[in-house]
Amino acid sequence: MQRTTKQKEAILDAFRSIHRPLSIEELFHYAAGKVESINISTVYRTLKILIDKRVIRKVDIPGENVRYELVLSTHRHYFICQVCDKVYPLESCPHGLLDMVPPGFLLKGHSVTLSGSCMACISP
Amino acid sequence: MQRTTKQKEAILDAFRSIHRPLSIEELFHYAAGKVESINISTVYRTLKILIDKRVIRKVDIPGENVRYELVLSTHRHYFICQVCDKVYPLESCPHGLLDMVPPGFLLKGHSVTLSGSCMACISP
DNA sequence: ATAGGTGCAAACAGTTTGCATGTAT
DNA sequence: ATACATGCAAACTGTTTGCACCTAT
Repeated sequence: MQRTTKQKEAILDAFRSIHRPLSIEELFHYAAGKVESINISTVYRTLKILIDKRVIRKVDIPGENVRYELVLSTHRHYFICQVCDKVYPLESCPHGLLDMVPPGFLLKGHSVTLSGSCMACISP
Repeated sequence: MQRTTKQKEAILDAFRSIHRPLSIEELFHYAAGKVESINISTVYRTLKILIDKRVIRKVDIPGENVRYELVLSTHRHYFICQVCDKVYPLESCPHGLLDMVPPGFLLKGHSVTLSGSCMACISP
């Protein structure tokens, strides 16, 4: 990622203007509306470079396609709307997870995903 | 699933003898050791039928291939070993998840995955 | 005998890669 | 001018499906 191109700018622009984890499809769709031409492999390649540079990171939601988000905070959890499929970051972490770990196991990380309906899908 | 076949028996046998969520690969490998011939598409087809019959269910672990487990309990969370990639069911649920939900959102479900090292990988 | 199950290969979806062309520096 | 980036098509992984053959009932 040494050169500024319209395609890369469009992808970064998506992250800067939409403040939630974005799927490949969302990124591709957003970028396609900004530049004349963009190929899906360019999206994948750009994301890979941005991950290497620690600008963005993967967001794994169980049973869902990967999302990507800007690395702003350290550690996060997410809420996925079962209606519109949008993923929203949450502010807090659950507590008492250590109580869940069986004896003899060593806890190093955790991933929490809440699901339900987002505000927009409850009151449209 | 109206007929008993060696292939189906082998797959059910895997669930009956290994008491943790199993990946397609684990199931295929186990079954291949039990019957002369088994094809990966048979594994997929059998799992689909078993899911429809509510005998097994999918276990989605973020960033991992799907696992499958017998439907024994109602709702579960899991621990994945970062060393051997085995998934273990946990007994308890975290508390205070409702505190994490932003105002205006409706919480309907949650998924918690702990990660770290399992007993076998800590003291081999 | 016959409906259901299996294996095989082909078709998928999502992602990655090789290569020729295009373009920011 | 030239090294990096893009588009396109082909490859690749995980999963699904159509079809002829096989087998439990």
